[in-house]
Amino acid sequence: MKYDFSQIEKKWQDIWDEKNVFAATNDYSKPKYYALVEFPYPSGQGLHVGHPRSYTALDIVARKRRLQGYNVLYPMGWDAFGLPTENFAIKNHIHPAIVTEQNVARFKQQLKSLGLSFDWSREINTTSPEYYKWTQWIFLQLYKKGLAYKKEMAVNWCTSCKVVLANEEVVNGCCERCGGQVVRKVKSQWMLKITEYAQRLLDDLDEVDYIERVKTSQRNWIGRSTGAEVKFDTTAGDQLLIYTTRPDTIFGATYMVISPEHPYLKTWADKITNMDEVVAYQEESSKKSDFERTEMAKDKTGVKLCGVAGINPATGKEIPIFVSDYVLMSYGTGAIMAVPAHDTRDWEFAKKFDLPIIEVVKGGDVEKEPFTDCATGVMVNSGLLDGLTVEAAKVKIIDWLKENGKGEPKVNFKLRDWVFSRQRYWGEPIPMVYCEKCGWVPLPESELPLKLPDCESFEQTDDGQSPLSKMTDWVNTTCPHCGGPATRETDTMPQWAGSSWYFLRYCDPHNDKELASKEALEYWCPVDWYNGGMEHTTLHLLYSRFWHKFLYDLGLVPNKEPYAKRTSHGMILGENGEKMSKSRGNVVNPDDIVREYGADTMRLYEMFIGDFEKSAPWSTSSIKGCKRFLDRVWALQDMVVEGDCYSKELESAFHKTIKKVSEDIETMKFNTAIASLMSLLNEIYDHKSINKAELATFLTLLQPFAPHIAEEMWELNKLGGMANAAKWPEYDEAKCVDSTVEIVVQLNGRIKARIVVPSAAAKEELLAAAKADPAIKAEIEGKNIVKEIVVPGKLVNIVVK
RNA sequence: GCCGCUGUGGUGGAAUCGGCAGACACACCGGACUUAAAAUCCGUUGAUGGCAACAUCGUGCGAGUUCAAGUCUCGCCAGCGGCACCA
Repeated sequence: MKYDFSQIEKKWQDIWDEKNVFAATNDYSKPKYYALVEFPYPSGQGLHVGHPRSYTALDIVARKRRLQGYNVLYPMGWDAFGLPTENFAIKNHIHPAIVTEQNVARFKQQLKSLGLSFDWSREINTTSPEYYKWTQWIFLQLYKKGLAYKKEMAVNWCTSCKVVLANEEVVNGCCERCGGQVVRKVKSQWMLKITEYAQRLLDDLDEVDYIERVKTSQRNWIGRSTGAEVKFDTTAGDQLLIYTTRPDTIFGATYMVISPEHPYLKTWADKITNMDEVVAYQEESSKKSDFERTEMAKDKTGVKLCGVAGINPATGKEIPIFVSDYVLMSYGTGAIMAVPAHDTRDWEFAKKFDLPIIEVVKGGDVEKEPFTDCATGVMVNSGLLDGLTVEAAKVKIIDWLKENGKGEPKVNFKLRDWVFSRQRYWGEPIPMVYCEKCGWVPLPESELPLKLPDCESFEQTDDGQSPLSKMTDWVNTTCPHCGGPATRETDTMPQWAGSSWYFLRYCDPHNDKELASKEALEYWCPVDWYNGGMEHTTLHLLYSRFWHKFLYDLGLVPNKEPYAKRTSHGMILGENGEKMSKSRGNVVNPDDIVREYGADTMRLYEMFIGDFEKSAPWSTSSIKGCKRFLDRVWALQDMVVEGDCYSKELESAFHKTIKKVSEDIETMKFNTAIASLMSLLNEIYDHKSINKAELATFLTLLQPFAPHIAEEMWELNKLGGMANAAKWPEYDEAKCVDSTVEIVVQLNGRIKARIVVPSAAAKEELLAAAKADPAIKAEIEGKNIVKEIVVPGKLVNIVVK
């Protein structure tokens, strides 16, 4: 009988569907397991071979948990708002909703062809009004708690997409999506105060089980630093507030720098005698994109303010103030004290502008290079700080500044507030109304969802307004507060909005009274295991943690953190080792693989390809090896015999394999789990027969990886019920060991003999057996034994002189 | 520059605690079957020397600790990813 994978796979996919076997039940008395993968953006290209790597991995976990008796939630949905769909719609004059529908249908069919055990009855779509009603609702709660606010600010403007981008969407000064140039532009934007949660987002990382590199990335992104804010008197009669992480070096501050956007430049306008020069510099730097500013990082520019100077509060000396774009308005206070002796950037600037460099921490040669080490130096030229270590000096100077009303300790974060407006059509409308009399007024919750109106064309206006702004019927409305004429917000939400809470909706996806019932959330939360791409670490993952904490504060969700465990898979590269892309011509289409080799082979191969966490190149010849393995599994049916317990010869092999596969799934070592199944198969072939009990165990272990073939063989061999409803096999630690074991005998660390001994042999017996070996006996005769090392089960090492 | 990760045969990759380096595959080569090819099955395969048993070398490079190092310590080199004038 031939292994006809296409017929078998179709058959079982239909049966699973019909019987709804993977639906999570609402029986809240059972132990639950919530496995989650990132829901895809349904692009026009269809499924990428990278998607199934993550989906199959957690499908394996989900299937194993079901066999272990858990009520498993493994859901899937569509993160369908976003630019590519909108751009496609503009180009082809099709409504984005139709494009989305088509793409979703294709994705769904592709996912189903892989036999993934998703609970399709809980499918969600971020673009459906029943869903985005609650995205909008959460926004209103954020607004009501003062966490959503409107702000005029310099934003990242993509010159090609004509759209505002979040910092996270700008890569090397270019638009993450189209690669177009990004410049700074002042616009009025909705912002979310993620910075209010910065400390908690940082602290609570200690409580979750995320892989270390995810934690590190988030910590770096949040970028907490401690230091002090210090007030410097100025000759203009006011005070300039600066932020520093090195208050200990204050005696070495020989000048100050403020950002070109600093408001004091306006305040001081009539006192600055070279204002023309300053204004020219401001204009020059405003024209620079972030990219250019970074490009020119090596070459410092700036203008000295004539007519205004600062006074160093520690030394009482007058020091010049410069304006330079190496100081950013968006971090700290937009002003710094410059200590060229102990800061690389200040040192470069001082060298260029010929400013004094005063050493205040001993340990380097500050004329040659800045000395930035905090651990070894001792304070000098620093009055009351002299002789102290850097750490002690920090404490002392902050106390001194506090006592004299000159400064305060201060914590700063690199994390910025989240720019939440997009001048685009295909996103959730922001449920806010502007009234001349009342200002911004939130839409009453009863009017949600605020639906996206139908539109003829989806292009932005030339000045970068959302296409919605052209729809006057929709824009013009009445103020919910005073009833007077008002206009709707025409910006929409960014793509990250819908994905910031989607995992909650899966718990209760059809609820039209609340985003999910309390009961459902209490049962299913938190997500037990969430797998996804590293590229989402500082975007989606951080945003969703933020929203979750906010909902927790409102008492809507039961846990502080949304995900108990987060892992990340490596990328699948093209056969040539490069990233898969159309332009490189190395894209592999999963449909072709499923057609040619079958879904089971595809799943198995993607798990066998290498270390799950590392990237790995696609290999067409390796996939054939996985197909060969399944062919050999299928052929087991020719050697089935009766038997209801493991045969003596295979018993320990089975126990070892159960142990290995069980453990490896938990630690994401899917490749070695499969390798151990291959080894077991080889042993069965050597043994030339397999009984029914053994076959049942083998198929149950295989089922998470290759579910279709497992179901079919389960049925053909009448093993009872269905493979997906079997019980996960157990192993006995005592039976994992063979009765005898070969150990190595070394002489001075060199292998001289191998002896076979009972695995239970004691140290003394091992040593005696080793010494009795003829080769060893001859070698040690007449020599002085210095040391004897015995490691049971592994080796004996005899050191002689 | 900073942070993180990685470096093992021709290839993808294995190797709980420091204890037989190269599991499991792929590819190659040889053999069986076949008129032939594909498929399948069996076998060899880290390098060097040797008819052989065997010996020597071998986990990016250089030191060190140890009876024993892919694994630990120190110092380098290379590659990948992220952040980047964050005071």
